[in-house]
Amino acid sequence: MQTAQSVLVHFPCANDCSGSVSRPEPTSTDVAQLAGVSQSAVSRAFTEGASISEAKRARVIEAAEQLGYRPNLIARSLITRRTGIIGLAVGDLSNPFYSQLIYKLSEKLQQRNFHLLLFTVPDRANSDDLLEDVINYRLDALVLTSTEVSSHLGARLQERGIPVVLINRTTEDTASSSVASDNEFGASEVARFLVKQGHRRLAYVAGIQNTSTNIERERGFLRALASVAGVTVQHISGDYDVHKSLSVARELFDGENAGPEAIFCANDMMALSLMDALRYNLNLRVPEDVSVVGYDNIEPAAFSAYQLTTYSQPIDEMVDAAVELIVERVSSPGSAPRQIRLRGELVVRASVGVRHPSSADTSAHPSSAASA
Amino acid sequence: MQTAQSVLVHFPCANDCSGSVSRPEPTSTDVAQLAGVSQSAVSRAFTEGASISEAKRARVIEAAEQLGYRPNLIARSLITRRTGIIGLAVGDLSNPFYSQLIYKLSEKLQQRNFHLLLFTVPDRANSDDLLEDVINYRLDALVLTSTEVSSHLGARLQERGIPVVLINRTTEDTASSSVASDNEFGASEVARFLVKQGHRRLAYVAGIQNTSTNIERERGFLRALASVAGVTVQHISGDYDVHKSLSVARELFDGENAGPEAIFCANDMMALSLMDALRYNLNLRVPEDVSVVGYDNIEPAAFSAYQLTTYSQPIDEMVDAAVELIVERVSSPGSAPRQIRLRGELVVRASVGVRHPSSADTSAHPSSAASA
DNA sequence: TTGTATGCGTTATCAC
DNA sequence: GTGATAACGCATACAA
Repeated sequence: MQTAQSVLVHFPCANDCSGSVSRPEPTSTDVAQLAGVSQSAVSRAFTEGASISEAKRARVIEAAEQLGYRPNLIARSLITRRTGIIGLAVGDLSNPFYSQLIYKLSEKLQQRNFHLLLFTVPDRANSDDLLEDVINYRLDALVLTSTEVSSHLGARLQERGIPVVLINRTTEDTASSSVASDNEFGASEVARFLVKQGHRRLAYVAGIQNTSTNIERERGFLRALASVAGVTVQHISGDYDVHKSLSVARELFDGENAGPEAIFCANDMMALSLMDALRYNLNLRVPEDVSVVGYDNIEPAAFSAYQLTTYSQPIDEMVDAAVELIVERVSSPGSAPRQIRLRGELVVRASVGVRHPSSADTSAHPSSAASA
Repeated sequence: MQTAQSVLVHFPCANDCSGSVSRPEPTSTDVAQLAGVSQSAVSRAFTEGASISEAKRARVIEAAEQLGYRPNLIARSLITRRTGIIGLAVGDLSNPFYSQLIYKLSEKLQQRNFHLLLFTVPDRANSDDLLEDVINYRLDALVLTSTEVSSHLGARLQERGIPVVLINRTTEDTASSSVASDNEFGASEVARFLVKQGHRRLAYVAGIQNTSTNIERERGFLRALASVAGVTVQHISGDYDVHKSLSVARELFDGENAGPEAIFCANDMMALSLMDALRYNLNLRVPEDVSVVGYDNIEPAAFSAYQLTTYSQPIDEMVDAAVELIVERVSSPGSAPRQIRLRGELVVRASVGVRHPSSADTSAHPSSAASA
């Protein structure tokens, strides 16, 4: 023990000898020499379930600790052809849904000895750089959460045998695994709930047009409403951009026609900022004057200032499923990709009010005085 | 071109041949063979500033594209002893300050061909696992943003020549580089501002006790107030935990003595949730009944529902500085660690009101009726 | 400039 | 169970 410490402390030139710091990285050969065994024995001592006697393993471990030896995973991966590193492409981290997702994903993967290599993909970025890096590092798999990654990237990686797992995103390409919530069903639940609460003039604030999340939520919402008599739906694009909420709010209540009684936003972030715009810029009350619903159930949705009604994504189950998909495809390269859908649930909070259709149409829409 | 495609498409067994998928990973030797050059020539063709003729390089590049060859960075790092991978230990990602920080850090590092390997460090976790992994992967450096990492970890890595960079965190250990805002100065600015606005009964909601951020902010706040006559400061611990805000609020306004006129929270997340508790549980108005100030200037602080006055962290400058520190220490191992302090600025919003000391003491504190 | 030979640190394949 | 030896894919010192 003491020996180990002194070995570690007494490395040459403790201060700033610029240029060449010759610190000794102990290798398995060094350990073998000290323990008086072969280098292969050292390797086996650090390999789970390898064929080695307990006595010898103990000797090796002790020598290793003395030298501060740790097996070099990089060198190991060169021959095992598995790095234990999984790429993660993320877009907007200002949405807590994604930051929570990657935190939990990383946590669960670490438990299974995998780690995430982060790739930030700016909106509209050329994803070719990402492709290159993923290949160059020989990553075990790539997880895509970004909405802005071209789908041909997935195809290219598939060709090279690198599994691709999509989270909160789907694609027609069946070569990629995916985990997503049942957006269409969730949105239809929102629609039914709003109708049941007596709302008739509805609005949908869309996310980025060509994303699977937006397409599915929009479809679920509109289809569920199509069969209900007397319901109108205003469609407006929000692009998952919280900074567009004010203009969205103004467009919804532009004074020409009566504003909506209830608004469904394609995600919570837009819903929260829309609530702010409605309340503090248009001087409308939520839910008395207008109801608001989101999707995701991010933490801020539960804040007292918002009390946002929303459809939750089962984030823990989604992460668990993703981990299974990853491990499955990495450990058995022949396994086929799978697409998984999980259902969340409607979380009813105070941002949705009740309408009485008989009297609501006139009293519901007060003077929508705009302000700065 | 067409040849390249057909090569890529025609790899054996396109479907699920379980078990052994024998896909051909082209190596530099393969490329060399096709291009009719030596393997080292291929290596040189992909090495910036290597000594090779343009003609030969062109031949190599073309052959490489035909085969879909990409240099294996893992194998390369075995020789260069640099992986281009930097460890990032993160704690609580539900705080947007950190999610924003790591996004920008990743972005900037990618521009310089570095990537971040994510390590989630659960609160109070044993950081030994982290230590092991960082060493095992031979990471170029480790960035610590988590508040919960023991400082002996830094020392251990330092011993092995792995640079450690702390962000939003400091330590006595001068072996680690660090970037942090001038917490003490910032907090003193908050104190001076509150006094100037006429507040006299103040309160400090502390973060986790032994963290450098909390220690410094607390010290700055209290020292600046120590010299001001007639000022009282109530101290209460919040542990950077948003779920404790309700009990914090109740303790501050427990009815025995007059509640504070202004509250400084050690970070924005606590300030926001405290505002909620004050408004919706204690039925107090902010800022009319009580003022609230935070620290960080996270995005939600600007939301209309909160309009939180706060002291900003210069996050872009902090990231830039961190990148410099990292690159500097990685590229020249002899360079000495540096500690950097950056100043933010007070961001005044509506969560702080003005008191008139002459009449404030009685009228300022209405019936603090508690509720559910 | 170019090719040959060697080594990076490890696991895998053999014989024993 | 154990030890030699050959890969893994690449960069580099050296000779040409």
